[in-house]
Amino acid sequence: MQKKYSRQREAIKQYLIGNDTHPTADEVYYHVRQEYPNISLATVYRNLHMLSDEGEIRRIRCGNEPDHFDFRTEAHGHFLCGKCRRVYDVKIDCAKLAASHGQLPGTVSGCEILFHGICDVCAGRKEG
Amino acid sequence: MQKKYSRQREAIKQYLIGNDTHPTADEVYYHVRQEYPNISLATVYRNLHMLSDEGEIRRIRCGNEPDHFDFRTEAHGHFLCGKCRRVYDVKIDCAKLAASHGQLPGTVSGCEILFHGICDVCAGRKEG
DNA sequence: GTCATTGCAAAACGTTTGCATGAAT
DNA sequence: ATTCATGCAAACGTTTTGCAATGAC
Repeated sequence: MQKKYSRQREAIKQYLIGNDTHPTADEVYYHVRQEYPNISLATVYRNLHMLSDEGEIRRIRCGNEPDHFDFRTEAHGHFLCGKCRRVYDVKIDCAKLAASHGQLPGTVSGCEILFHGICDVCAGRKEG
Repeated sequence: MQKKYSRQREAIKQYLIGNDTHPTADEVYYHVRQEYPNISLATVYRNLHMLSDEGEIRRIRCGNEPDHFDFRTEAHGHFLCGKCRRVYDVKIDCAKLAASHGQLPGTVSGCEILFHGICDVCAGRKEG
């Protein structure tokens, strides 16, 4: 299955690259809609899926709430604020973490680290 | 809202304690059904929710696939096999991990670590 | 002209909820 | 008698899919 250019996919990618807010598919949808009013949510999902399969972006799974997407593909973890639901990057090398734990039940290919808590902005310790 | 005894909840709890397979709600449902054929999936969900809110069990969120449940409540991470979908325990102290990372975007209240990979059983390195 | 990609609507999926019935205290 | 828990069915929110139409090559 050969890949073809699509302006919708390009817009989705550019929107992600221009934002380090880790948007959900819905947020991507509403933003890209400003440029392509007819774009459908299915197209957004299909392209986000495609891009993350290719390794161009990362999908952040946050439990049962909607997935978030991240244009940073290098290994790192995330912090999900329980109040504002914002997602922050946390610099942790997952491969190193796995390596430091000798006894694992198999071969590790990836690792997701999700911290939960209240972010400094919501706690009033920092400007939003 | 005062809590009352329920034989269904007790059966669910006992099933979990007797199994370290980290079953999904569906698996709990099918097993408890052998004893209580009329139990409904909603009751299973309600009780799993209730038990994990009380801290008697732990809910393991595995991305967009069904949640798994763990009777071990102490802090630890998990390994999800991409082939058999089994979940294994991984001894990692999340609080310590958080503490070792000075610069976090907020106050951490919890942490989920999910390794992905292929387990030794599926890779033929160990008996199932 | 071929075949990937789109938009739409409908389905799928895991999970939650409303409500009348039943069980525990 | 009170009120929490249950079973059922229907709803929910997110994500995926089927399909005819459109667009890239």
